[in-house]
Amino acid sequence: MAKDSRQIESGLFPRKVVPVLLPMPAERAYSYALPDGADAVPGQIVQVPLGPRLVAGVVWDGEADVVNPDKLREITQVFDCPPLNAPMRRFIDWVASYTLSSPGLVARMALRAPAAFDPEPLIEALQLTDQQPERITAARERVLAQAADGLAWTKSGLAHAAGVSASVIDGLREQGVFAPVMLPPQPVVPAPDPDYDPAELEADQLAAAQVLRETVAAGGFGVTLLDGVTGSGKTEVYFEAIAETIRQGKQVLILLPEIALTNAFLDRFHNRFGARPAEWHSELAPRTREKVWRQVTESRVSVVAGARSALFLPFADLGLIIVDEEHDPAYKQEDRVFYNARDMAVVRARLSDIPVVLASATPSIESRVNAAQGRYSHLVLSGRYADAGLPDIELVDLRRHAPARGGFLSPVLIKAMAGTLERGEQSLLFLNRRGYAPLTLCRVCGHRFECPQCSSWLVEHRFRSQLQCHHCGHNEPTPQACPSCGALDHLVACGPGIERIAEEADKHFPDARTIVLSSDMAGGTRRLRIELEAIAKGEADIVIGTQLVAKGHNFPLMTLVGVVDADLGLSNGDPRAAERTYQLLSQVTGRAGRSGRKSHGLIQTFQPHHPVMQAFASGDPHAFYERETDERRMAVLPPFGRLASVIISAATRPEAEAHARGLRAAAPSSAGIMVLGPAEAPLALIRGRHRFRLLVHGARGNDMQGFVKDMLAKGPKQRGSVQVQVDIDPQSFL
DNA sequence: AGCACGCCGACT
DNA sequence: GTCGGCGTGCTC
Repeated sequence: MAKDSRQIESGLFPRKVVPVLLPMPAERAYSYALPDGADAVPGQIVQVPLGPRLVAGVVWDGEADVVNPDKLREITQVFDCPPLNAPMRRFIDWVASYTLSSPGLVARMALRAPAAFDPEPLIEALQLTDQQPERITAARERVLAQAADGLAWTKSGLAHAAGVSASVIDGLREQGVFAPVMLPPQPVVPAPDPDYDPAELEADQLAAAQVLRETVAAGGFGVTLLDGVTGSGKTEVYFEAIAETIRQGKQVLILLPEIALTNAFLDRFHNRFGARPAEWHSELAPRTREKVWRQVTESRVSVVAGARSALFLPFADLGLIIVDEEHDPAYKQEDRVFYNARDMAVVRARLSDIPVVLASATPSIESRVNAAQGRYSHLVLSGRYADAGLPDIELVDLRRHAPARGGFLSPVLIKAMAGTLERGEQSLLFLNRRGYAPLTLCRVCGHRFECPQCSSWLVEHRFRSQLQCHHCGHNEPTPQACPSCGALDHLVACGPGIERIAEEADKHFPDARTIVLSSDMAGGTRRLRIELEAIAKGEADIVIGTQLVAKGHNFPLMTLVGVVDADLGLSNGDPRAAERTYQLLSQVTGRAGRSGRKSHGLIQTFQPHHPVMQAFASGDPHAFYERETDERRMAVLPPFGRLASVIISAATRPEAEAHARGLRAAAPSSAGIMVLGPAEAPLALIRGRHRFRLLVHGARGNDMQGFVKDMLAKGPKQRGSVQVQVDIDPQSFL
């Protein structure tokens, strides 16, 4: 290898210098010297001094920057750990450039297991020798019988199995009856068996599974959208793709929205493969986390089920990625590195040249567009599994079937609940709003309770006697008197929350057993799990819940779902409002009908002619999605000559919204102004190659700062925000 | 990201 | 008089 002439000229001992990516937001890798005799290939994980501390970094590709030799410091340790492979390194660079963050911060997500870079210590075990014990006792007899198989046992394992104390084993070991042997550490999970217990698939499942098996067998990159209504058996279908990948000896990553990563899913996997997948999510105990990370890099774990962060695990030999519930907003990360794990999963699959499956009962607009345009293959499962039928959907026009004064449940819904109760079946009332009432005002002076910190309404929580801000978490006790005019007992609650719906249901059905479920429920997730089990066993007649009940949980006895206010969320300015509403209605009504009994969904709405309501009631979302897609294109990409403005907000949403309002006022013709979070960038770019104006807003104090600095040099500056022309082509990797 | 340095408000 | 807030800058 050629010696660095500058270093020779400067009289320094010539050392090999390598670029090292550090877990911080620097634009480039730093240069470090390799100690004599050490070597490190790209991807190698090393320990280096950085300022006053030691950090772990990754040796990166390319030439190291030439730096002042006085500054150059030496790598302190080359970890005995498999290097990140080339596809992983390209993935890190790609994600950094696409998300406008730095490769170091992205690499940091891949290195989130501090103590995993050293090999797992071997475990000391004991094996029987030819040596006989000096004296035989009953306890020793049992130990010898237990260990007679000749296998190595851990001390505690053997003591436990033989029913003796550890000191018995120690004694035998002293006499040389046992010899210590070092064993590799236990795998975090046993190996899954692809042929353990294959499900019996129905015709269209079978066909879809066959296509997926062939896709896996053929290998190479490809995206498949697996699209099937709730209960159509998507999981069983993609399990077959997983089985095929395991047979090939490759690893599988299953991405799930955090909420779906439940024991129910893990058990289902266990039933099919005879072992659980390794889990990866934020709640993992540090020790387990390190074991999983390490064993993933060593290919000792073959299937990982995880939340979005699992996408950055350094798999040694990844063969398939599944993204379940691909439409779920939980895939978006909106701090530090902004990304949508669903999109980045497609990129990772592309760079690793492997298949990826996106599964959902209600696919996102952009995935539908990609499927319709032939970039993704499309597998549709149309029927519900076994004898489970989808509920009959009926729209309840609230203008014609008005609830009683002060109430929110229409007579139609109340009647349906009464019938359900009589048949001994369960009802679910869904309202996506916590607390008792979203707004409280004084009837005397009109004072409205606002949050002192963020000026949104304070939500009354009557059960806790509190007024809470659902944006910033501020809370205060509910006062007796109006703080503005001092009038006593004239505060009035406006609008419904689930607590108020529970009150109303109690009034109508005082003898029914009612359970209220929301994310802020006292008792936390443990209590929640207990309540969910109780519901499944039929220990409740009426369940009243927020978004939380829409996902994942199965209520086998549920035959009626009432959506209290289906319009909620349709008018909040979110470009995904209609799409989200459709998905939510679909998920929540899908809770009913699992038992095979006839079931119903009653959707209360003031806008029965809204396209979402029509599409949902007709059971044919196709036209609706077509229209949504077109509207979205129009909004984001107006005809040539009218430049679209997309504000990719790196600051708070209200700030970005305010800025957008200002822009609209200044230029009414630019109808295309909309505010999207950075993780939504692909949505803005559905059509592929487009040049548009990107307003990076409020970039102060966050990761876009460097980006903005760069762009400032090139683009014009405009009133407090930075306006730049950029090309982002999300399809260029496909 | 962490950590140091540095300059202005309320308190042991 | 100090302790401590977070703004700014630096790390091969």
